[in-house]
Formats: sequence, structure tokens, C-alpha cells
Amino acid sequence: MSAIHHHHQHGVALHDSARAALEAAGEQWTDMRAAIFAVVAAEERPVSAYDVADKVSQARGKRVAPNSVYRILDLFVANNLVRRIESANAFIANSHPGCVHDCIFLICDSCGQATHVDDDKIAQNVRNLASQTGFAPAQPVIEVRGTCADCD
Amino acid sequence: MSAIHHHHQHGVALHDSARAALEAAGEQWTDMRAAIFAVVAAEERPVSAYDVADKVSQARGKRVAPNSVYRILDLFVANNLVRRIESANAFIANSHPGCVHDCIFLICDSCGQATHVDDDKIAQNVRNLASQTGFAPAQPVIEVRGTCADCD
DNA sequence: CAGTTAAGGTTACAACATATCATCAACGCG
DNA sequence: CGCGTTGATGATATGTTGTAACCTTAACTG
Ligand SMILES: [Zn+2]
Ligand SMILES: [Zn+2]
Ligand SMILES: [Zn+2]
Ligand SMILES: [Zn+2]
Repeated sequence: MSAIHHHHQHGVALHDSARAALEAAGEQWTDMRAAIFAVVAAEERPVSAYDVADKVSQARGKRVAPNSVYRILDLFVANNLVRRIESANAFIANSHPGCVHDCIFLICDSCGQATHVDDDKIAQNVRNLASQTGFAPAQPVIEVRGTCADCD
Repeated sequence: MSAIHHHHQHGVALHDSARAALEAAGEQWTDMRAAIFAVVAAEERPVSAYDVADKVSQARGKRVAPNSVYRILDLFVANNLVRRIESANAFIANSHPGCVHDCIFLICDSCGQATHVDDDKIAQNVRNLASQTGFAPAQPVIEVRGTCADCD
């Protein structure tokens, strides 16, 4: 495997790996959780928790409070099903739930699309740099704002 | 100059370079701007715009609305006097206003302290990675959450 | 002087996030 | 069965972060 890779999973396959990953962690895959994951996974761009709340409310024909959405998104983030995009205060489905990386996201300032790339070498360099100064890195945040190929 | 460096400026010196950088950009260094810069520069941790508003209000004995603070912080960020820490929704003074880098910040989840490091090689690798996919990088965001040496 | 610009004030509102307590279903067990 | 426990979600309130719209003032310009 090269240090740089790129991978995707769509629709049912992604849903299934997400469910498997969550259940492997001893958590339940409930209807509510499935609905929230579906909404996040349907988007190529990061979605805000409030957007998720609106969409899930529509899908279920019943108001779902942001509060409940945050609870579940936090659970997803903790279990690597979803990643938080710090520079957008928003969330995006992890295209490879079982597999843990210090992910790098390229976020288009024009269309909002986020591309997920992993480069373990860069991530390791960042962690090493932090360690050199006596800092114990827990979670590198590497996001690149710019313009995607389509919007260029 | 090594690719990795680390530098600081304090008190009057920092204030002076900030002023010089802003004026070189054709902007004014007003009392309000000086007061806001002073508040941000006095902290080793990222401060929220609302914290700045409170502190500046105290310092001037007159309420300053967050709105005004945001206006000026945005100007500072645009001119590289202050950096925004995306993962904290907060701001920190740039320790080297004249000098442009893709800065890397190490933010302690325990005490909140942020350390500013520059490593042009890592930053360049991140930009190159983005470019390889056809993405035009404008602004890499590289922040590391973790625990500082003091809190360890 | 009138016209223009830049800085900042005032008010209102929108977007993002958390805290607290209540409800309900599922499960284990005497 | 009745009962206590746990985990998931609901309801409501509140806190924090960020923007929009419009106004006032001071300075500079012709
Ligand atoms: Zn991967
Ligand atoms: Zn785009
Ligand atoms: Zn530097
Ligand atoms: Zn610390």
C-alpha cells in the first residue's frame, strides 16, 4: 500500500461498514442513528448539525432537535464514522469507517465540496514535529481551504 | 535559515511590528485597533472575539460590541497580524507579523495554550498534495490538538 | 460649503453548541 | 410477574459564536 491513498465507498456498502464499525464498538445501530448517518453520507460537502436536524426531521415526518443530532454526531465522530471539519463547523461521513488515519481534507471555498485524502507520511511528520517540542499530539487537524478542480 | 523555526516577539516590539505591517498595507493604526491588538497579544492562548470584546470594554471603560471586534479581528487576520485558530473558534496574535508562513499551531486541550511553529517543508508537502489532485490550495489549516509539555 | 470615504456604534438576528431534566423501552433478576 | 437499572431519545432552555443593516462622526477634497 502506498503512503498516499484515496478511497471511497458508496450507498449500501458505506452504510454497512459504518454499522459494522459502530456495533463492533458495542454501540447500537438504531433507526435514529441510521437516519442521521444516511443524511450525512448523502452529501459530498460537510453538513452542519442543524442541516442534519432539518433533513432528518423531514425524512421522519417529525421534528428532531439539534440536541439529539449532536449527541449522535458526537458518537459517530468518537467512533470514526463521521469526521468533523473544524474550519467549517460541520460534519462529513468518513469514507472508510474501519480504517483510522489522520485525514486531510481539501475544502472548496466556492462550492463547499470536501475531498478526503490520506497521506500517512505527512501526518506522521506533523505528529513528529509536535512531539519534538514536548507536545503530545492527540489529533492533528489538517484541512486545506482553496478551490477545487471543478470550480477552478 | 532552517526550514523549521520558532520565534517570538513580545510587548512593545510585537506591537510595533504589528503596527508597521498594518500601516504598510495602507490601513490605519487607530486607538481601537491598538486596544484590540493589545488584548489579543497579551494572551498565550487563543481568545474568542467575545472575550476580546469584554476585555477591551473594561480597558476603555465603555462597552465595545462584538461586532466591532470582529470587524477589526478580520482586518488583522487579512493582514496577518492575528491568526484564527479554526479548531477553537478563537484568535491568537501572530508572533511574526511581517513574515508569512502556513503556520502550525499546537493547542493544549488541558490548559488551552497554543504554540506556534513553522515548518515550511511540511506546509509545502501539504500544498503539493492538494495540488496533485487538481485542487488549488489557498490556505492550509494545520493545527494539532493534544497535551503540552507542562500539562503532561 | 457639499460630496466622499473610512472607522466605528447600535441593534437585531442567525448559526452553532451544550446543559438539564423527563420519558420510554429493553433487560435482568428475585 | 413486579421492580430496578441502563441506554436512547425528547423537550426545553440557555450559552456561544458570527453577520447584516443601518447610522453617526470625523477627515479629507474639490
Ligand atoms: Zn484510508
Ligand atoms: Zn468547488
Ligand atoms: Zn516565521
Ligand atoms: Zn497545557
